[in-house]
Amino acid sequence: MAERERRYWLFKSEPGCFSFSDLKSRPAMTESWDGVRNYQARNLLRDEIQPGDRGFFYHSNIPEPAIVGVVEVVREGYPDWTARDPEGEHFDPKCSADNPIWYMVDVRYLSPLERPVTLNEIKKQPVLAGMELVKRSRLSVQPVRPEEWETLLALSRTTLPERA
DNA sequence: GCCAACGTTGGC
DNA sequence: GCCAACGTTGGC
Repeated sequence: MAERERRYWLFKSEPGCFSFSDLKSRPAMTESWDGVRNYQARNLLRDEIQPGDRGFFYHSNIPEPAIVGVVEVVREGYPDWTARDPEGEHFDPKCSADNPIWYMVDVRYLSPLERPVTLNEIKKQPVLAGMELVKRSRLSVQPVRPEEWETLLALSRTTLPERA
Protein backbone atom coordinates (compact mmCIF):
# COMPACT_ATOMS: atom_id res chain seq x y z
CA MET A 1 0.00 0.00 0.00
CA ALA A 2 1.36 3.39 -0.97
CA GLU A 3 2.20 5.71 1.87
CA ARG A 4 0.29 8.90 1.98
CA GLU A 5 0.34 11.94 4.20
CA ARG A 6 -1.80 11.64 7.26
CA ARG A 7 -5.02 13.55 6.79
CA TYR A 8 -7.23 15.29 9.28
CA TRP A 9 -10.97 15.18 9.75
CA LEU A 10 -13.69 16.41 12.00
CA PHE A 11 -16.33 14.03 13.31
CA LYS A 12 -19.50 15.48 14.72
CA SER A 13 -21.67 13.89 17.32
CA GLU A 14 -24.47 14.97 19.55
CA PRO A 15 -23.19 14.22 23.04
CA GLY A 16 -26.73 13.21 24.01
CA CYS A 17 -26.42 10.34 21.52
CA PHE A 18 -22.74 9.59 21.71
CA SER A 19 -20.15 11.73 23.47
CA PHE A 20 -16.38 11.81 23.59
CA SER A 21 -16.42 10.25 27.04
CA ASP A 22 -18.67 7.49 25.71
CA LEU A 23 -15.93 6.78 23.20
CA LYS A 24 -13.33 6.74 25.97
CA SER A 25 -15.28 4.17 27.93
CA ARG A 26 -15.57 1.76 24.98
CA PRO A 27 -13.97 -1.47 26.14
CA ALA A 28 -12.74 -2.34 22.65
CA MET A 29 -11.44 1.19 22.17
CA THR A 30 -13.12 1.39 18.80
CA GLU A 31 -16.39 2.81 17.68
CA SER A 32 -18.10 2.26 14.41
CA TRP A 33 -18.87 5.68 13.05
CA ASP A 34 -22.28 4.67 11.79
CA GLY A 35 -25.54 6.20 10.76
CA VAL A 36 -24.21 8.78 8.31
CA ARG A 37 -26.81 9.23 5.57
CA ASN A 38 -25.38 11.98 3.43
CA TYR A 39 -23.64 11.28 0.14
CA GLN A 40 -20.84 13.77 0.56
CA ALA A 41 -19.98 12.40 3.96
CA ARG A 42 -20.36 8.88 2.60
CA ASN A 43 -17.79 9.56 -0.10
CA LEU A 44 -15.30 10.70 2.53
CA LEU A 45 -15.95 7.65 4.68
CA ARG A 46 -15.73 5.24 1.77
CA ASP A 47 -12.92 6.75 -0.30
CA GLU A 48 -10.80 9.20 1.61
CA ILE A 49 -10.50 8.43 5.30
CA GLN A 50 -7.67 6.00 6.07
CA PRO A 51 -6.33 4.26 9.16
CA GLY A 52 -3.73 6.45 10.85
CA ASP A 53 -5.62 9.63 10.01
CA ARG A 54 -6.55 11.86 12.91
CA GLY A 55 -9.83 13.53 13.67
CA PHE A 56 -11.31 16.09 15.97
CA PHE A 57 -14.32 14.98 17.97
CA TYR A 58 -16.92 17.74 17.90
CA HIS A 59 -19.96 18.04 20.12
CA SER A 60 -22.90 19.51 18.22
CA ASN A 61 -26.42 20.55 19.07
CA ILE A 62 -25.66 21.77 22.58
CA PRO A 63 -25.55 25.29 24.07
CA GLU A 64 -21.78 25.58 23.48
CA PRO A 65 -20.83 23.42 20.51
CA ALA A 66 -17.11 22.67 20.65
CA ILE A 67 -14.22 20.49 19.60
CA VAL A 68 -13.40 18.41 22.65
CA GLY A 69 -10.86 15.77 21.68
CA VAL A 70 -8.73 13.88 19.23
CA VAL A 71 -9.38 10.46 17.74
CA GLU A 72 -7.46 8.12 15.47
CA VAL A 73 -8.98 6.31 12.53
CA VAL A 74 -8.33 2.59 13.01
CA ARG A 75 -10.37 1.05 10.22
CA GLU A 76 -11.08 2.29 6.73
CA GLY A 77 -14.58 2.62 5.33
CA TYR A 78 -16.73 -0.50 5.26
CA PRO A 79 -20.46 -1.03 4.66
CA ASP A 80 -22.65 0.40 7.40
CA TRP A 81 -24.70 -2.60 8.45
CA THR A 82 -27.13 -0.45 10.43
CA ALA A 83 -28.61 0.58 7.07
CA ARG A 84 -29.73 -3.01 6.52
CA ASP A 85 -31.29 -3.58 9.93
CA PRO A 86 -35.04 -3.08 9.47
CA GLU A 87 -35.48 -2.67 13.21
CA GLY A 88 -32.83 0.03 13.49
CA GLU A 89 -33.16 3.78 13.39
CA HIS A 90 -30.85 4.10 10.41
CA PHE A 91 -32.55 1.56 8.17
CA ASP A 92 -32.49 2.32 4.46
CA PRO A 93 -34.56 -0.07 2.32
CA LYS A 94 -32.57 0.85 -0.79
CA CYS A 95 -29.47 -0.95 0.55
CA SER A 96 -28.48 -4.51 -0.25
CA ALA A 97 -25.42 -6.70 0.18
CA ASP A 98 -24.43 -5.89 -3.39
CA ASN A 99 -25.10 -2.22 -2.96
CA PRO A 100 -24.39 -1.11 0.60
CA ILE A 101 -24.70 2.62 -0.26
CA TRP A 102 -23.67 3.75 3.21
CA TYR A 103 -20.30 3.33 4.87
CA MET A 104 -18.71 3.78 8.25
CA VAL A 105 -15.23 3.87 9.75
CA ASP A 106 -13.87 2.94 13.17
CA VAL A 107 -12.20 5.52 15.36
CA ARG A 108 -10.30 5.23 18.61
CA TYR A 109 -10.13 7.61 21.54
CA LEU A 110 -6.74 9.35 21.65
CA SER A 111 -6.81 12.37 23.94
CA PRO A 112 -8.99 15.22 25.09
CA LEU A 113 -8.00 18.76 24.14
CA GLU A 114 -6.47 20.64 27.03
CA ARG A 115 -9.61 22.68 26.88
CA PRO A 116 -12.57 22.55 24.49
CA VAL A 117 -12.42 25.00 21.60
CA THR A 118 -15.90 26.34 21.01
CA LEU A 119 -17.50 27.08 17.68
CA ASN A 120 -17.87 30.64 18.80
CA GLU A 121 -14.14 30.91 19.29
CA ILE A 122 -13.40 29.22 15.98
CA LYS A 123 -15.55 31.74 14.17
CA LYS A 124 -13.52 34.56 15.66
CA GLN A 125 -10.25 33.26 14.19
CA PRO A 126 -9.65 34.68 10.73
CA VAL A 127 -7.34 31.74 9.92
CA LEU A 128 -10.21 29.33 10.53
CA ALA A 129 -12.86 31.21 8.59
CA GLY A 130 -12.48 28.82 5.66
CA MET A 131 -13.28 25.74 7.70
CA GLU A 132 -16.13 23.56 6.57
CA LEU A 133 -17.45 23.80 10.08
CA VAL A 134 -17.92 27.53 9.68
CA LYS A 135 -19.10 27.51 6.09
CA ARG A 136 -21.26 24.41 5.89
CA SER A 137 -21.86 23.30 9.40
CA ARG A 138 -24.23 20.49 8.55
CA LEU A 139 -21.79 17.98 7.12
CA SER A 140 -21.25 15.35 9.79
CA VAL A 141 -17.77 14.36 8.64
CA GLN A 142 -15.54 17.05 7.22
CA PRO A 143 -11.95 17.49 6.06
CA VAL A 144 -9.66 19.68 8.16
CA ARG A 145 -6.62 21.28 6.53
CA PRO A 146 -3.26 20.62 8.25
CA GLU A 147 -2.80 24.29 9.07
CA GLU A 148 -6.28 24.40 10.58
CA TRP A 149 -5.46 21.31 12.60
CA GLU A 150 -2.32 22.93 14.02
CA THR A 151 -4.07 26.20 14.69
CA LEU A 152 -6.82 24.46 16.63
CA LEU A 153 -4.39 22.40 18.68
CA ALA A 154 -2.41 25.54 19.49
CA LEU A 155 -5.62 27.33 20.48
CA SER A 156 -6.56 24.53 22.83
CA ARG A 157 -3.26 24.97 24.64
CA THR A 158 -3.83 28.65 25.31
CA THR A 159 -5.89 29.89 28.20
CA LEU A 160 -9.07 31.72 27.41
CA PRO A 161 -8.71 35.50 27.43
CA GLU A 162 -10.54 37.19 30.31
CA ARG A 163 -14.05 38.15 29.47
CA ALA A 164 -14.81 41.83 29.90
C1' DG B 1 -38.59 25.90 20.14
C1' DC B 2 -37.53 28.60 16.07
C1' DC B 3 -35.74 28.99 11.78
C1' DA B 4 -32.14 29.19 8.06
C1' DA B 5 -29.54 26.28 5.22
C1' DC B 6 -29.42 22.66 2.60
C1' DG B 7 -30.32 17.88 0.92
C1' DT B 8 -33.75 14.73 -1.06
C1' DT B 9 -37.92 13.43 -3.35
C1' DG B 10 -41.15 13.17 -6.83
C1' DG B 11 -44.51 15.21 -10.16
C1' DC B 12 -44.43 17.01 -14.48
C1' DG C 1 -34.01 17.85 -15.85
C1' DC C 2 -36.53 21.46 -13.35
C1' DC C 3 -38.34 22.91 -9.26
C1' DA C 4 -41.65 22.96 -5.41
C1' DA C 5 -42.51 20.53 -1.32
C1' DC C 6 -40.78 18.47 2.34
C1' DG C 7 -37.45 16.65 5.87
C1' DT C 8 -33.28 17.16 8.64
C1' DT C 9 -29.58 19.42 10.90
C1' DG C 10 -27.86 22.28 14.17
C1' DG C 11 -26.90 27.05 15.86
C1' DC C 12 -29.07 30.18 18.54
